[in-house]
Amino acid sequence: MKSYKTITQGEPIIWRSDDLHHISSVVSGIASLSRTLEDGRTQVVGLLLPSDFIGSPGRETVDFDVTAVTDVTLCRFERKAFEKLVRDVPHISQRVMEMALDELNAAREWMVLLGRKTAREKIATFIEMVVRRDNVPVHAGEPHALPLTREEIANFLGLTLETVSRQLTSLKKDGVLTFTDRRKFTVLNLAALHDATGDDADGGMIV
Amino acid sequence: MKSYKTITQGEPIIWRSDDLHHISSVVSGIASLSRTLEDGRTQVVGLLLPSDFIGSPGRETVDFDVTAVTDVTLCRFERKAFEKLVRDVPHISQRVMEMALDELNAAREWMVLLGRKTAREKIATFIEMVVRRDNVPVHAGEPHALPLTREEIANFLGLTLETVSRQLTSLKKDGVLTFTDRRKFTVLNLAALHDATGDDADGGMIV
DNA sequence: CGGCAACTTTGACCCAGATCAATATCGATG
DNA sequence: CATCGATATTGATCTGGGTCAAAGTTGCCG
Repeated sequence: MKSYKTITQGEPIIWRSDDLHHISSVVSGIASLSRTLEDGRTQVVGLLLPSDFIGSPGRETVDFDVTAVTDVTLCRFERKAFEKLVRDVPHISQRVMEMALDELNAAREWMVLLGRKTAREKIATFIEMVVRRDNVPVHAGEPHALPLTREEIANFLGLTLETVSRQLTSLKKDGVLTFTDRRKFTVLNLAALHDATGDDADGGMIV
Repeated sequence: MKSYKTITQGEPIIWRSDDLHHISSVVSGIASLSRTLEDGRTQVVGLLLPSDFIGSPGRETVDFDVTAVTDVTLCRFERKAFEKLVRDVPHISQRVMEMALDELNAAREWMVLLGRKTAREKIATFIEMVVRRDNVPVHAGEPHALPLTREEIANFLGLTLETVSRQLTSLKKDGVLTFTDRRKFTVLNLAALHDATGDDADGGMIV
């Protein structure tokens, strides 16, 4: 009932509305959930990290495109079997419920970002999220990996890649962070980063 | 264990981070879930219609402000009791799971709107959603109620109230809809409305 | 190690939608 | 039914971020 599959970077995992014979969970790597309008405008609506699921019990399709951002390894379950498990083991639906509620909260936080934040606030919020998720023991100075291209970041933040590039340069110029490499950065001033997010002191944490 | 409460239009129901002693469901009226940044920018992240819940099992707070858009009647349950119900009756957590997954999908659709759609597309998508939800039997000509002010619509769509007003006037000028009253409209050309949403033919439905 | 393709940065210009500012309409109230 | 405050419309102007264009980087592969 369980099998593994690896998808290489940049390849589609599932297209919107594809029939789902399997429910998968991400074992390693990062995948994105996105929607593209007819004329090519794309919005990333979520990132799938290890332990996140693709597909949900009771749904025959995914309503978004799923793409491998890095190489991704999936652990796949047959959907029918998974659904039976959900029906039979009460603990499982409670767990899925918890996860869905967490993701719902995160999606709503992101709606605030997309609808009301400026480009600089968007970038700062994104960087803060990357830093928080990448919970390296507070070995300050340890650089963080930025697994997305500028274009992918833009599609996640509702910006263009040029604006992403300019805002990152601006944060660099303001001494908030440095890049070791185009995909590796260190935050130099965490307080300034947080100030730039537009969120208030403690609330507004996006898990 | 069950009690009722009515909140009048415009009044707050719960502030973000308030302790939740109750979980409520909307019996009648419409409430909004929103977040306001320090400088007053507000984003509505969801509307609560009859049968929707305020608060979730396993959470002691709501992460958004809940406000009565119209007069709202709530049916309140004690949270502890509700949580016990979720633990004991497996069917319940499955139901909550389903609802959370539906709302998650709707939230993600809205992220596409907020991040990538133009003002006209946003308005058209919003109107289409109001029409679809308000499933009056296809008595064409029956006007639909628009329960939100221009400002509330703006805060839902990530626009300003002036832009909302201008785009509605523009749709009116293009013969897509008419207003009987500032809060009542009729769609004259459903196909044109859909074309204006930017969504493709069938997919992209927001429930 | 040279050449190409993918990605990124930077610059110049433009425009959709924000902002600022009147004016108009509506509904409630004495 | 005149007044007033809340809500809407409309106009004029401004600007953040988009668009278009041209170099820089980087890394891969023959």
